[in-house]
Amino acid sequence: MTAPRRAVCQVLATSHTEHLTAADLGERVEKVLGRSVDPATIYRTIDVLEREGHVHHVHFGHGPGVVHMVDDRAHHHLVCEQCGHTEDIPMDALEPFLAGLEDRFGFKAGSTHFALMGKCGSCSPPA
Amino acid sequence: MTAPRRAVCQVLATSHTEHLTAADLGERVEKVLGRSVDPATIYRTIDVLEREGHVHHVHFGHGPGVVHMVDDRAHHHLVCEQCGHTEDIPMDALEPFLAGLEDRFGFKAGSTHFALMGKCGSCSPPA
DNA sequence: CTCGATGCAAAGGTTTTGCACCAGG
DNA sequence: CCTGGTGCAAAACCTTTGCATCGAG
Repeated sequence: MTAPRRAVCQVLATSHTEHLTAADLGERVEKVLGRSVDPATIYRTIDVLEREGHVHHVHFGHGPGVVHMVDDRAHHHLVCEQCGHTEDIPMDALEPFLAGLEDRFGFKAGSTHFALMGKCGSCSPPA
Repeated sequence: MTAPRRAVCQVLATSHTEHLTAADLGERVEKVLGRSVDPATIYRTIDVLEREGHVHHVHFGHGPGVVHMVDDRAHHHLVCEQCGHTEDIPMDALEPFLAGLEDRFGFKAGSTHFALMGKCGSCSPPA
């Protein structure tokens, strides 16, 4: 309802598929708002949005956490260890696999995105 | 070659399937060695072992990183968000899935373990 | 006016780094 | 002896929290 929050929401809304760190968010919010916003405010806003189910907050690899909007289509991620490119896996590529896991292990995958590290097509050796 | 390193290796060797944080490692090393070892040494040792491909160092969720030995049999992980239980997925449950990813996206999964967050059988609602 | 969001600052936890010292080979 | 591992301490990094203030409704 206040300006900083609106700015955070706006930034998130205009970056559907991107995965932003808190720092990225701060940077963009500053651009949108014309003034800097305290990290604490960023984190608090993320926290609220996450609690209300509007964004996801995950950790890829060792770096800082990343955030992005929850859209209608659930998806997970392929993260290239080499170039850093993140590709979305559409849910239909996952469903048979996840169904198998539930069958065999009784394990229900959460809505939380997961990241599979590896090498993307452009980086994996052609051999 | 020095005592602290040997101790770290020994602890790791006797905890095949476990996933230890650096703090856990430190604790166990202290037990084995009879004296405390500086965290810096733990991290430096992990770093060396990781670089040489003997251990994996991953982050599950938001907490501290965990470490474990690389054994012959690659496997990935199902982490229960509720009880914290970590279950290994044998590779054969993954292969068809990973092969599909490579087919469709040219993506080669790395040896790095991945963790799928969700609910294990005991925690997921029976409904 | 009242409640909650903000900024600032400080703390928390994990991991890294600098540096002098010590020990292994 | 000489290289490199070690401990200690401090810093870096991301994130959280306390507190007083400011702004929205």
